[in-house]
Amino acid sequence: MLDIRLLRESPELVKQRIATRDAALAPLVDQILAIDSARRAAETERQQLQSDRNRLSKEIGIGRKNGEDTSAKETEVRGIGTRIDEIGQEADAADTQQRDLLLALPNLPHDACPIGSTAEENPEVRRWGTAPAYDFEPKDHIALGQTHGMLDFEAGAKITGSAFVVYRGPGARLERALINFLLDLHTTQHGYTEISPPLLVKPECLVGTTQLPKFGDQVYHCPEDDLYLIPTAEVPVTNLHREEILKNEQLPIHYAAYTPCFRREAGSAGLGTRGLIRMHQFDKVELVHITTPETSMDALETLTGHAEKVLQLLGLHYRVIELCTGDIGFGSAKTYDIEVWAPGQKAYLEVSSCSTFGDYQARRMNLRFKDADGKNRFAHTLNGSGTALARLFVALVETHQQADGTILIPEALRRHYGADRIG
RNA sequence: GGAGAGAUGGCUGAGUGGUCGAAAGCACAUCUUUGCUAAAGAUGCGUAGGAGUAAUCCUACCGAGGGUUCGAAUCCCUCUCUCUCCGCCA
Repeated sequence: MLDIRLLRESPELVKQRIATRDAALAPLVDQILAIDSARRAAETERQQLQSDRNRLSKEIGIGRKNGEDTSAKETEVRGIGTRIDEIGQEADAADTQQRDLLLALPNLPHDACPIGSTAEENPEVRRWGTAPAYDFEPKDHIALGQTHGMLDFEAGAKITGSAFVVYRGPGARLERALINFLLDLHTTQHGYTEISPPLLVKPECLVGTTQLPKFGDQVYHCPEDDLYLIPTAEVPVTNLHREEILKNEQLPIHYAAYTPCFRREAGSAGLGTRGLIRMHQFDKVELVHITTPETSMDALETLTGHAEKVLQLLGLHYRVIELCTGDIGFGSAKTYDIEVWAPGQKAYLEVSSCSTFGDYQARRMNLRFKDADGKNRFAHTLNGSGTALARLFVALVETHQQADGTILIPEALRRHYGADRIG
């Protein structure tokens, strides 16, 4: 969330910046400031009353020791106590209200984030490689999956529901090979520490990484235990250090985690899409950085590069786009999306979204570090997919399919897959 | 799931109703002195919030939330977590 002091000191700046996401958000700022001043007035009064009570109570204690009659003072303090309860309720209510509103206010886009209102205005930053040409009509991954017995959508629907898939045989093996390839790449070449977290988390973790309270309908919930299935490893991994004060020398932290991801995709337009493009459950290797404020923008470039390396090694054509202010995620200050070319789809598929959140998530989860001067400051958090698996699978089999129907396994992946082709 | 023990500041650990935000030790920071692979001494050293131009002052926090009381780290209730033992189990 945003720093209330920033709203107090520079309300116009905050309104301007937040309006680059959505003009309708600006009035929220004034609403929060009104509650903030009411809250502080009530808080000040409460503290004054508490101070009075403390003083009188001490006098009563001393008086009783000296055998004085303290009943008049006791009556007075009783009255103060009632007043404290009343004003305290006001103060607490305003505090809760203020917090709720702050949690509903998205992050300010970074100055470096291009201004725009829709995805059409996202500038393309760079391309790597070119879309491959074929002297035959390339099949899509659904057909390839059928040919090689790799993907069983009917079985997924049967045992769970639509938008769930069963990988089998070479498909399951390829998925596993990709997971190992990604983790090995990031841990041995890019210096990440591998994490294998729980897949169920407490609600406060989702508040920390901004899925709650606003986007609760997108995550699977187990009400009996009040636990949520993670929509991304970002949630458990970033929250590893919630409510902590890290030592300066611990930063930067680099974590890589493979997990399945569970998303309800409520109201999602693309859910009807055939194939692996949008599933309720998919695998992903996630990269998380925790940095100092001074280094987070550089870290975003590094992180994006690490995700790009995956596609380069697998020989997949891709482009990097930069999300504009109207299209970045709720907590993001700046985001790059990496889109891989899928010949069977004749489309670019988003396989990675790399964002810096500035201190926005850190404030929500109270994640701080002690700087060189011994001051506690909020850390900066970043994350990016490195990469999402289902769509990587799609791009891989569609790109490397051969005229004879076999699928060539890229050189870099052969060690993990254990063969040089499927079929 | 059952039984028991526990949860206090960065760590260890006192504190069973009043002047306790909390002794002491360790760690850490600065300074002083003696000197040399260190020692001794002095001072400082939690977090959050509020008032004030500021110096500074005030409030809250002893796992969390309620309650009793003029007053709670301390008494009562509920919950969470940790440890030990038993049961069950991949």
